[in-house]
Amino acid sequence: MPPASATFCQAVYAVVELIPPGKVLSYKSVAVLSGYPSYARQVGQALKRAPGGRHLPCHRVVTHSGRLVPHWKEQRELLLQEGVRLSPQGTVDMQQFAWRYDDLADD
DNA sequence: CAGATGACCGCAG
DNA sequence: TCTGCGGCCATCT
Repeated sequence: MPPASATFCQAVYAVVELIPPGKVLSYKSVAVLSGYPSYARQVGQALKRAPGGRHLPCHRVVTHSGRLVPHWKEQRELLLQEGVRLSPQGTVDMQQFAWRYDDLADD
């Protein structure tokens, strides 16, 4: 298991795994919630390097603009299965689908 | 050690 | 909306 600081990876994976269905998070948010505010880039790297045999809904992680991850095809389908409504252009409505603790009260 | 790369972010033009 | 530029930080060459 290569670098990427196992500690950091675990923090990221933990956050990503607890994202509720129908919700998404930006790399930045995941980085912050993981305890590494400026590690947005490393989050991307960590997810890319993430083991496939692991239960990791990385498709719920999008860019800050709500744009789906580049170089990735099935993410759109996966999100649709979760119940996330995408804009005609294939972008996520962050104002509604961005996960925040406020949603926990309603959920 | 130095330079390039990337599933990023934010601000201009 | 897209492009360019700087900043960010681990990984690769």
